[in-house]
Amino acid sequence: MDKINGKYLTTGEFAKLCKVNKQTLFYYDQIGLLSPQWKNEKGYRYYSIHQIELFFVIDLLKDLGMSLNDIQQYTENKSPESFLSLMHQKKEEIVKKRQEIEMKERMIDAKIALMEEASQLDFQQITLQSLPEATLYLSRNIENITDEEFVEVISDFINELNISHLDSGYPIGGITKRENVMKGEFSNYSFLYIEQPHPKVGYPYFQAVKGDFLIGYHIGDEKTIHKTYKRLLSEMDRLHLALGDYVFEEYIYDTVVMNHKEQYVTKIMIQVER
Amino acid sequence: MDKINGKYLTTGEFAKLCKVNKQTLFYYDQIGLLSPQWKNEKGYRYYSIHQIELFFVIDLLKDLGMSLNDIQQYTENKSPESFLSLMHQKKEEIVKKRQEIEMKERMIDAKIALMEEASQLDFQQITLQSLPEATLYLSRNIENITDEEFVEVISDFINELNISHLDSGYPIGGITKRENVMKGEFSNYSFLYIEQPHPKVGYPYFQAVKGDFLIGYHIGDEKTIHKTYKRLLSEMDRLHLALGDYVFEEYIYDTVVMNHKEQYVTKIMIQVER
DNA sequence: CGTAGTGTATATAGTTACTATATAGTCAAG
DNA sequence: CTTGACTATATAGTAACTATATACACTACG
Repeated sequence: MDKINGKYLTTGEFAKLCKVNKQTLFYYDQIGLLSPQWKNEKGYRYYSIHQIELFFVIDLLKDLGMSLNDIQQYTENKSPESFLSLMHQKKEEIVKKRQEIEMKERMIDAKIALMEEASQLDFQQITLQSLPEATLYLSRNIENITDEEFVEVISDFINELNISHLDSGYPIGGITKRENVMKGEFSNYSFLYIEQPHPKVGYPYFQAVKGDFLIGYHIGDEKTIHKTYKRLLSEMDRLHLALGDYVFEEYIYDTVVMNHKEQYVTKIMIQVER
Repeated sequence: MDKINGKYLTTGEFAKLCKVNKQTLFYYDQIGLLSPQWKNEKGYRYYSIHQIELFFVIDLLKDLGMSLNDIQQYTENKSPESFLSLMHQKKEEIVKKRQEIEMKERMIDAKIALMEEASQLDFQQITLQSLPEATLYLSRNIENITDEEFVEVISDFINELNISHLDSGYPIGGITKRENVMKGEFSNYSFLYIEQPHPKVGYPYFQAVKGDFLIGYHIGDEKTIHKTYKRLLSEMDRLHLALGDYVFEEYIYDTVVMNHKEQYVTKIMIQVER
């Protein structure tokens, strides 16, 4: 007790204990958030060792995104009841925060997986592959819509992904129907999609991408993608394959990793039947 | 394709899609972090819909605590390789961050449990209770040390808790040995301790607090705690109980929830033998 | 065709929570 | 009695916005 109450800490000592800059404590004193137990006649600050507990709580609340002003509102009028209700509120917030961080972690995992996969690829090669089933989350139908409507759809889609926490970090792709591909309308997508490697229950998904696919890569601006489609379709003919129901198109390298459009890479997956 | 590349977004539209203030995009353009695909002769900004992906990555990196300046370093010289190594680095960081948040969540849980428990207590009552085993993390021995040494010990102890992530949110208490209690040196603690409700393996713990305890509460400044000890010891006599090996002392209400020292509450747990 | 209303732009100042710097007073040790 | 390490205040600077003021542009309606 003597020990606990007998010794007061100077600003420097207390700052070291709190692991903050001395100036920060001056500042907290100035705004009245955390003032030393007493000041001597020369203005020297002396903190009680117990005040570390209050500092820790302030630091916790700050970490949880509370402004110093709001924290002060609390400290000015503290009580066990108000502290409890504050903690209850912060518990809710931290659960949300944890979930957000978990999602971001999964996003990073996805980006890593995608980039490592991409680094193994030969973009010149056209290959015939059998793809396993995948769960896709789809936008509403976007066939034959105007530019303005398209922007609205993609906005809505992105909003949905945000609200429902469905942004898996995988690229947003486009699905084109057989009939539109036949007509040469390669980019008249019917749906936007995003793959869900860990599908959350309770949302309508599209179970897809199972079967044989002719896979090729378009390098450069999307404006010239028809050339790559031509190349793929003639390869399809050469292999005596018939066009399946859907074509899936997604960016491999885009504005995130490349500086120029000529370097962008789009993956084209044409569903085929032998 | 026509749809994707045909329509450009104004600053307002793009800001809405990104869920940020328009000014933020001006600012990003100004610092060269994210500039629109093109500007017209009047200076109007036009963003491509693809740029949202880059914005999302910027936002992710920002969320992970990267400064705009550092993010710019990356965007100025991007490549699939540098993006991959950036993601690897951020993965490590986010794991740490998640663990920190999980710890803070447990701290909040502890504070809630403590406060709810405290609200049920009658601080006037002295009770005899049988306490279950608990795991405590101890400081080094602090018997008969000076004020200066005490400050050093508590600093070291707090540092240890920080480094080893052992701050459970439970209060730091003091253990007094029987012999010192007998001498009336009620606050000549032998150890500081903090309870570990979910003990992490690999640290030396003290398995304690099992058996019968006479529990009472001291209201007010610690300077007058001897009065409460006297009261407890005489109650011990009245019940024909013998003093056990240790006394545990911890704050229930302190500077975190109370404004004045007179309102502080200390819990005193005297180990007894029938 | 004019004007109201909404949009765009730039420039500048303000915000939060520090952090750095300059200047001066205090204290304890040799 | 001076040196070095501390304390204090005051002021300016920082990052990443945010708000405000002012001016120009575009579109839609009467």
